[in-house]
Amino acid sequence: MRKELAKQYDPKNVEDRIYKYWLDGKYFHAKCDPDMKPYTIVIPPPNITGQLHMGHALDETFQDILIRWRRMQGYDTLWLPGTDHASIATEAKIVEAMKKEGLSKDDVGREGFLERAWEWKRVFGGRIVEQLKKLGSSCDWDRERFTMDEGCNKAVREVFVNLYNKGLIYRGERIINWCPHCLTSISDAEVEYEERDGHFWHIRYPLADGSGYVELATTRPETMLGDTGVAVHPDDERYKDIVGKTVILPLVGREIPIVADEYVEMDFGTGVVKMTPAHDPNDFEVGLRHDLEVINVMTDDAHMNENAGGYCGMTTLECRKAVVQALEEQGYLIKVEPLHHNVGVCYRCHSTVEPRISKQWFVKMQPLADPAIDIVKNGTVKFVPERFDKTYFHWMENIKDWCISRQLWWGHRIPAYYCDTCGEIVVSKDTPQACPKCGAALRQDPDTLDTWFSSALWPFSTLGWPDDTPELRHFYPTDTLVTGYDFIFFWVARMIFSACEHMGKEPFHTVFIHGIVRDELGRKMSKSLGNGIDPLEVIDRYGADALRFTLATGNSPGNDMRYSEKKVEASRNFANKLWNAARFVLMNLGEDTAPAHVPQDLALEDKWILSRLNTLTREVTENLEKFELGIAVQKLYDFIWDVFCDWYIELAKIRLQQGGEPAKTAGDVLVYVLTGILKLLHPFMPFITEEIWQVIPHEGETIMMSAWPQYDPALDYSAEETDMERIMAVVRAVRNRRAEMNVPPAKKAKLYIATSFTDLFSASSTVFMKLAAASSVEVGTEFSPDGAVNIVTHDAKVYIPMGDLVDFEAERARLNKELAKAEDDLAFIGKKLNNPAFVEKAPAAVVQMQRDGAARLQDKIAMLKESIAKLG
RNA sequence: GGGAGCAUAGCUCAGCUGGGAGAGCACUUGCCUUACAAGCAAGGGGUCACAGGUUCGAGCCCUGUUGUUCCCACCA
Repeated sequence: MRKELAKQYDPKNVEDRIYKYWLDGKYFHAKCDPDMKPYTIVIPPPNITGQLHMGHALDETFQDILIRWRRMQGYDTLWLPGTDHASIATEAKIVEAMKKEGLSKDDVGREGFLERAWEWKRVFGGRIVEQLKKLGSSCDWDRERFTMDEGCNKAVREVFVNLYNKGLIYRGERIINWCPHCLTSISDAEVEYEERDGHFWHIRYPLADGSGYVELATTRPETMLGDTGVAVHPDDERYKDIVGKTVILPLVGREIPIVADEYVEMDFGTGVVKMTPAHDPNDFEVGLRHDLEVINVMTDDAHMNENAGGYCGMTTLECRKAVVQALEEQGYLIKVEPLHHNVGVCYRCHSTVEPRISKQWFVKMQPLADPAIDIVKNGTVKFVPERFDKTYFHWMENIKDWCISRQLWWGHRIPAYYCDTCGEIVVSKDTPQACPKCGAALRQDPDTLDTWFSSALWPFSTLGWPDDTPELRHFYPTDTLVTGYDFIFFWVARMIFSACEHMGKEPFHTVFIHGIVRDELGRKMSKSLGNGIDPLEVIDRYGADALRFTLATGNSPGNDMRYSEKKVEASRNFANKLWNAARFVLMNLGEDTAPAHVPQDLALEDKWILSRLNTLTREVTENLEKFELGIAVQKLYDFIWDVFCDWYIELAKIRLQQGGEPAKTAGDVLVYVLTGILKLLHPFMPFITEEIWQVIPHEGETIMMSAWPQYDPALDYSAEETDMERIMAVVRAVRNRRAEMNVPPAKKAKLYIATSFTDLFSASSTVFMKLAAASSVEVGTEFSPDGAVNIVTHDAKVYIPMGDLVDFEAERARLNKELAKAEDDLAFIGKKLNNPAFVEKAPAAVVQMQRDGAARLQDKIAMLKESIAKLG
């Protein structure tokens, strides 16, 4: 007895069991065999704080599709998994958790804090990994990595020291973005801009010589406490005379110069700008040019410092109110305008960032950017879809130095050591024992590195670099990087320049970019909106295969997609359809049926389906090669549902009911085609395909290690495909007529088929009896039955005697309508064929296709005319 | 201010190098035809945003317009 399959597919009974089977079989494990061709993907490491969301599900699904496909093609595939320590996000969570215990970072100290952080990683780092497994991800879990594990740490120190020694990492005082909530600097890429309502305060600054005042406006009045100058445009006639004079800074009383700088826009506001070099990047630049003083008036946590005089200790907001009030009282405030403007906010906590001067570590970008631009320009690294290379170039070409130091504890500590005695700075991979100059004790820089500093090394640090490992030699460069367009700057760009610099080679050949998954209304899924869909819940209700299929369907590279439960339902239904097709095949097999093979004595429909499957195999493979996953999945859906289930299985029933050799042949073809379908579909729906494959005749332990189907020229039966289409056209036409006339399916009727393809149609009479409700079929070259419904296809005239049901007037009208349509169509084609330019310039195949079409239409028109004539 | 995407059936979206427009869902009609009602058969529904252009031929290529979404820049 073969295993009985349930009437409905239940993923819950299947997925965990199958996944365990794969793990036990070690099928995900890359062999690292130098004789095999490698195919490598490194996972975009999810944050250890994270929970699986739809974005991950989409990303992992694409990667798993590619990996499973290449594995079946015989590549030594490595999908390297891992997680990211996510310094800011994780540190924030731990701080939050400690707060509930009434503890602060200072209370527990650096060591204590890091202990908690590692404990957090131990508990929650594994959570997302387990969630990835629910999707069916075939990662090589034996090679799982973490951005702060020993190897990554070694790579980070190596890179830092290399770049420092080359002068590409430096420490300096620059304007950086300070997040007053996270209490750390953040990079330019980590600043987002939000539209906020604000005010534009117009203030007057009196000239020191008492000859008047200048009017200027600001959105951040509290920063005036740090003003060290006022700027106008050098060409501005209005202010020519006052350049070089000084003004008295209101409230503070400081005398500050008026300078001329081209940075100022004459047409905006009053054309006068206050200069606060310590708190604005542009003012800082202007300050450098004009040697303006830099006065920092804020503390790290968005309070005013001692330089703010009487405002010291206030928050920036409190200070703003107080400053405005004082300006008003003292007559300096001219007016207040409402202003809608962009405000920079922290990408993690959305606090308003305070630009301020600070001593930080930076990566000098220009020398690194140039080779990174070249490697994409010359095609070594390709973006799919191509348009994203523009985004990439624009960013790379306008890049500023990268602030990499963070005032956080959770992360890679900067390998720089200071001697407080002699001022020496030592940057070293290994911890130095004492100052090499004076022998005094050294103090390590307390800061850690930007999370993205370690992620940037991911494609090679995970393969063992800086050591020369077999993995690095075999799997590097990796092949495909799959990620969303929102990570191009944070991650992709940085991996590319890092790889160019440290490996002298591209990190991957292709960057496959996808969009984001939105909710049903097209909104971004977010915690604050509460519109996120939990993929695990979807898997629980519909199965991982259904979710994966949904995410792969109707999705074109780089485009966003909307999630809707209707789509998942459709995918679930599709899985069930396949399941039932498999049940049918299974019910009709003998005990001794051999694994997939093409039998002898093929029937017309066998050759047709084999030929169609052959084409499908070629097309799906081509689509995958071009990353057209959505197109591939659509073709599989159409083939399985329409071609295989709705037509072939129905056709096969005829011979299966006959029994004997014909039944055996049909059974063999069913197994062959089903096996082919399962293999082609396996990368998309791994669980159900494995489950079915295991119960039908097969060779090997698992479908995931079976050979990917290949196009076989011997199975190209294009003539039979055409013949089968002739038969199918008649079946469709008969069904159509019967439905229009409301003839119940149970009421069978005789079919008279007049055709020049008498042999073909005679041989297919059982098909018409099975699929076109024919009680019997008579095939000839001509018939003249009375009281019959007339049907005309391109290849045949069909008469169905329906006696009283036939309305001759209606028949005539319908046939005339069809005739008119056919004549219109012929005229359309005729116009083309009569156009010498078309015949001359269009490709021969296209012209021939039109000629064939015209010939068939002429046949049809002739037959229609005959039928009409017979009606009298 | 610069750049990009999108605009195709009622809805959500495909449409690969140009050769007479497709799917899913929804809708209408008829069917429990023993693989599947999560199903079967049949059907209705589109000026491919608009205006030009290239071409024998344009949903697809070019130019412009409108609407919409996003990214970058940040004029205080």
